[in-house]
Amino acid sequence: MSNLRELPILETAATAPCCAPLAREPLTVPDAERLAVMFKALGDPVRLRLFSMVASHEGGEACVCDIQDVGVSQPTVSHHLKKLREAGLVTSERRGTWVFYKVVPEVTASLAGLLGQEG
Amino acid sequence: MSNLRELPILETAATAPCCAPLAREPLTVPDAERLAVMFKALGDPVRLRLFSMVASHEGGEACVCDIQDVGVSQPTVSHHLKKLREAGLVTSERRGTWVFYKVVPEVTASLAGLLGQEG
DNA sequence: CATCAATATTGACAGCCGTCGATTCCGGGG
DNA sequence: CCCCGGAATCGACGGCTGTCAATATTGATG
Repeated sequence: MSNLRELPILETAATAPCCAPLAREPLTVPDAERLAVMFKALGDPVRLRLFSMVASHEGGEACVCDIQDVGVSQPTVSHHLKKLREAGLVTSERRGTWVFYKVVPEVTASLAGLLGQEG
Repeated sequence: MSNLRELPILETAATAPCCAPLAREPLTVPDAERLAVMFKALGDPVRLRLFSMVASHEGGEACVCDIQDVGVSQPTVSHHLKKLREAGLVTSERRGTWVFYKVVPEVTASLAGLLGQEG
């Protein structure tokens, strides 16, 4: 029932930042598949806004009720947050009536390093 | 006919790196829409591999013939490269029979800064 | 000009995806 | 125990998207 925990992507990607910068060597097929899931998760305007709202919120964490006003219905917001969670970009935690989402800094930093200014 | 030049996204995003780091403040709707196009472009495994192959190629530039072997048909490769171009992530240039793609470093660096290690 | 090699475009099609309304699940109070 | 509010799930639907085969375009070369 309560599958608040998700996929192995997080374990793999978070623990091992995954890959060398894109400018250094081509991605392997498996790496490309795992990373594409994350980029795809950020590839929707609403989801990107939700992610930025969580990331910029006090302590890098926000209650759903704080970020719900993005112009789509409540089920859609929930759907998008689930996608972000499945991609390993955020985690969720229930506290009483509310559910709080927070960013996974290692993963986003890893993505940044992938694109980042090379040497 | 020859619309090798594309959308204003590049002009806007490349010239002005766009936004503060995601962890600092929420994206505006227009910013989110423009950025989502780029993330979406990287959100396909084949496209991500193509991008990494271009980025890691000698001089950050590659002939289509050099990166064509990604397991999909030639038209599909062409289609994906067009998407990357439309997203402002790469530019293309014809030299004789061949077409060369190169990354737009300012844009990718801008994306990296967006996700980057915050203060 | 005819032909060939390298890319791009077109048209078609199946599957995915964002969206919603309705419903369900989960905790907290009366 | 019942009800209420916050959030997730379900089912449906239209539009987008990745893919291919076929064809067109473009430039080099004989």
